[in-house]
Amino acid sequence: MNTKCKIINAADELFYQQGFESTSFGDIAAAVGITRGNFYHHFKSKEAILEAVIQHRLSKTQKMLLDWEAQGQTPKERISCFIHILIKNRAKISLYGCPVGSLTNELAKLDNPLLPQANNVFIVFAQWLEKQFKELGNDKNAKQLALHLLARSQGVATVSAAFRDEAYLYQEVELLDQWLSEYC
Amino acid sequence: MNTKCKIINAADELFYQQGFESTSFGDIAAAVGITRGNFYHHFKSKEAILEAVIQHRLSKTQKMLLDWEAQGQTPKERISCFIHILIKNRAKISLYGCPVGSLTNELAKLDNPLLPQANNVFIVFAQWLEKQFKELGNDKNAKQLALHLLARSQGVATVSAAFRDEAYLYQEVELLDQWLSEYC
DNA sequence: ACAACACTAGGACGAATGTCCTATTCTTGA
DNA sequence: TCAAGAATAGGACATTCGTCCTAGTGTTGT
Repeated sequence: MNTKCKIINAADELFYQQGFESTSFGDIAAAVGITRGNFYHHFKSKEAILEAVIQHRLSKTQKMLLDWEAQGQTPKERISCFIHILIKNRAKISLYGCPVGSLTNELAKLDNPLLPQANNVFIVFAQWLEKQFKELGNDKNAKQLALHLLARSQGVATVSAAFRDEAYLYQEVELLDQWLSEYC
Repeated sequence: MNTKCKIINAADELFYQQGFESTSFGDIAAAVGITRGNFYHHFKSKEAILEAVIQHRLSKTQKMLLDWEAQGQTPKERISCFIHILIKNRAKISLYGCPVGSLTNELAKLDNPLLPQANNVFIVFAQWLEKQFKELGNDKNAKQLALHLLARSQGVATVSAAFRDEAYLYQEVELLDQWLSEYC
């Protein structure tokens, strides 16, 4: 794997677990195994890394959504895939929350100009969900349903991370499953 | 007002708007109008300020909940008070998210030992809500309903802060109102 | 074989930060 | 009135951070 690619992967993970601001070049360099000074050959600023990480997350997300579309036969099954990432990633979510939500929250507070780019990950999810809800026959309020589901999962991630409670996460996923059933 | 009190108030606001880590002693000192070096007469460390801020938020919350209990005649009206803080604080929430949720999120990532204390604000809300739901006759799943509502409001705060979108916030509050009506 | 270029190590830099110290001023109680 | 203690100003400190620079080492295409 490319060094640049290694850096992006390490930064991705560290930004998630420690937050953007509290992750230093030293942290990333140590994780990759290079010296801090050597960093500027690959990225000219910390914001440049953040931008690359966001881009990386964006493409990972898009790939995942395509997988779900290939996997789930019905729109309901596909939406269920979305809900159940909470379960799949429960260990990390109950420690660090949602990678997307916690990053946008931090960038919003820092008034970082890359906030809109970070939001694109949300938007990609939302548009994909909207499409699924439309296929379920909810033409009119598909977008609303999509954003609603997005918020619901954000709330679950936040609360389960605060209490470090995976059981609570399961409980809320069940409620989301019930909610989804109402639209089938 | 006491200087110590001024510091707590300024720190409270700055921690909310900028986050705990990115708020420096200098920021707080400038907001209060004292010099940075003078800080250690009032607080011996940054964590000490954080602890005081959390304590301050806790007592503010408890006071607010008592007010709601005096204000709202029925449990439903009281729970409605909780839902509608989202509206009341919409301007700040759509910029900085929820003060409680964003702090716990940050502390969770920093693995800060004060995370449990910060969670107490959540717990106070949850127990109060649980009490209201019990009065509504939901003895069995009152706690679940409380945590569910907590998570829902967290999700709304996160998403509306990401998109800086107050209209979305209104939309979700309406859904919450509908949800509440089902339990009356 | 050699020039051009990518990559790396190592460290210098200024700025900012949390922490701590001392000297001075203000307040208060006996 | 005056001593004791609270409050403040101002700065020293070690450390860390993002940034930048230089010199060396690999790699590659011709």
